[in-house]
This record gives sequence, structure tokens and C-alpha cells, in this order.
Amino acid sequence: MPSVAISPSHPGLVLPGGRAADVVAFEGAMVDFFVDAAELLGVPKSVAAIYGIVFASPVPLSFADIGSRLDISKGSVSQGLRVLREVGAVKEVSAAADRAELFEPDLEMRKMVQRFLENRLARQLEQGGTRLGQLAKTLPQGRNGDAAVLRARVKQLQNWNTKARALLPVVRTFLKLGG
Amino acid sequence: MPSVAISPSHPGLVLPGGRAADVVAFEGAMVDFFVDAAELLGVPKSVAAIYGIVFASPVPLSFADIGSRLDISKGSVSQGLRVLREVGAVKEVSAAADRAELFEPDLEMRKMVQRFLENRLARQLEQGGTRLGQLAKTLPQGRNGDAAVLRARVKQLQNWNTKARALLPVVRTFLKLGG
DNA sequence: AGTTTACTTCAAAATGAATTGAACTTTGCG
DNA sequence: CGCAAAGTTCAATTCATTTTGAAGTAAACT
Repeated sequence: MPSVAISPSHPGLVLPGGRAADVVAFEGAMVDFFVDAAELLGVPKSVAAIYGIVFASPVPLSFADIGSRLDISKGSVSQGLRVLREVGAVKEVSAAADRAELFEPDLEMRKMVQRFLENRLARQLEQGGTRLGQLAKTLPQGRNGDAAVLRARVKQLQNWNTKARALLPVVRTFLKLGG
Repeated sequence: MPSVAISPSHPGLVLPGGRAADVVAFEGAMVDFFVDAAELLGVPKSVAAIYGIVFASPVPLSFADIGSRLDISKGSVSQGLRVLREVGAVKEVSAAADRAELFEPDLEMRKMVQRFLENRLARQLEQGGTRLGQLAKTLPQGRNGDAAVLRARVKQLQNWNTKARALLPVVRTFLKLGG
């Protein structure tokens, strides 16, 4: 069972104006895939589900399409799409001769991944470094053993921070390979 | 202000049986550092705070010490310590001639990081790969363009999965360098 | 202008995760 | 044995985040 309900259909039938059962199954599996992945990154389910359903469609989907294929409210569709647009995960394609906007996945995933890398990891590492600098200044003074222990610990954290920062460029390079 | 309350003290004073103000400040900064980092990894605040307070102490701390330095309940201390022991973040040192157990940070952080890497990333990537295999089987059949588009998309996801898996050994190697 | 369609906003409700605290277990001591 | 200290457990509560839905805005059609 998909972890986000997708609208019910009758197995083996092509629904009036609708999709075949195997298509629905495929959509469900895709939604699940993204919902799972998103959990790891702390992205809300509904957002991941929307991306999944858009990704699972060979043709751009309208706002209404998304709302009906997933069982989520209009409000959630609206907010989810906003987030996805902001991070460049989906893009709007102008609907030829129609008032409704259509959405399709932005397949340049490299950009998304890179943005995530920069915004979350790089940023966190950087401000971690700053914080550690401050921590070092706060170190209780003293020539006794206790003070030395604490200095060593702060030093260790700084080493880790440095190591992690050094890893980032490696990851970036990796991403560029074989797009 | 530290993001987790630490027990109040009077600035500039050494408290009866207590710690100097600068020590308290250092503790607060350390707690904050770990609470921040933990947020990124989805670890509960109280757990991170406990680790922080233990890490900020040059000497092993007792259960009671932890409870009084942070303002959290006995229940949380107990559960937090359990988690930290399970992942090998703190270890119990036998208190010479006393009934209370004492805790100190396990400074072999490499192990912790590695465990995290294996349990969360490696595992997720692996099961992602499996899921993608299933997804590929669910692909709606057809010789038309739509089917081709979907096949290409699943393929793209598989490429990403492969790429990410390939990155893991690189990261592992990196961790081993310069302990 | 008035109506419909398409979407957005945001306060309130639902969900889910972390925290508490009271009851319980265990171990040491007189 | 009985009491006290140290810790654990878990149901109930609190807190944060996500989701809903009803009211509102904007553009297109008639």
C-alpha cells in the first residue's frame, strides 16, 4: 500500500477519463519512492508526494490533476507546489490555449542536489566552524589537567569540522561526473 | 541564550558545590553546538543536550549531575542516556567505590560517524535501489512516446542511486585519514 | 457587471514526536 | 527485613509541524 493514499480506482479497468490500473500502480510506487527519500531529508510527505506524482507522469499535470491523483487538500497542493517551485524541483510549462498552469518535473536534478548541498551542509559546516571558534574563546582557563582535557576536546571538534569541509569539494566534483 | 535551558546560576560566583560562571557558559555553548548539529541529523534535542553536557565536562558525570545541569526530567535523562549508550556516544565508567554510574563521552567519534553512515545512508541507498528495481518492473508497457519518457525517468533515478552508492566508499576512505 | 474557474492564504484541526512525571524495579545499607 | 538511593518504564501531556478547509483574490469568460 502506498504510504500516501492515491485516489481509488478499479483494478483492470480504464476509468472514465482516467488512467489504467497499471498506471495507477506505477504512480503509487513512484510516490512511495519519493516519500521515503524525503523522510531522510526532512521534507514533508505531501511535498514529496506531489513531486512523485508529477515525476510519474509523462505529460505535464495541472493543479487539479495533482489534487485528484493524490488525496490531499487544495491548500496542500498549493503550498507543496510553491515549495517545489522555489527549490526548482518542478517547473511551470505554459498551457497552450488554456487558463490552467501545468507542471512538470525539472529533470536537472543536479542543480537541486547541489543547492541542497550548499544550503544545508555547507552552511551548517560553516556556522559550526564559527561557533567552535567562539567556544574556544569560552574555554575555562587554567593550567591544570581539566582545562587541558577541554582544550583537547574542542580541538577534536575543530578537526572534524575541517575534515567535513574538505569533503565537500570532493562531493561536488563527483556530482559533475557523468551527469 | 542556550537553546536548552541549563540550570540557573549566579554570574561571577562559584556556587556551593557548583561550577563557576565561565564553566556554565562553556557548558551552554557546547550544548548549543550539539543541539544544532543534531537538528540536521534528526536527533532529539534532549539527547544532543545530554551529549553536549557530558562532552563539556572534563570529568565523568553522574546521572544526577546531568539532570541538574540541564533542566530536563529524570525520564528524559534515562532515555537519552540509553540512546547515547546504544550508539556508542557515551560510555559508562565504573565509579570507584560509589553506587552511581558515571558517564563520559566516547571520544572515538569515527566509529559513531561510520555507524551513522552505514545505518542511515548506506541502508537507504540500498533499499532505494531495490525499490527502483521494482518500479522498473511496474513501468506501464507501450511503444509510444509516453512509455519511453517514463522509462528514461526511472533510468535517471537509477543513475543517481548508482552515483550516490559510488560516493560512499570515497567518504569512508576520507574518514580513515588523519584520525 | 456578474459568474465561473483557478489558485492562494491562513487560522484552526490533526498528527506525530519528544518530554514529563508518577509508579515501579533493583541494589546497597543499617 | 525495611528503607533509601538510583534508575527505568510507560501512559499521559506538551509541543512542533503538517494538513485541512473555508474565505479571499485574481483573471477569464458571457
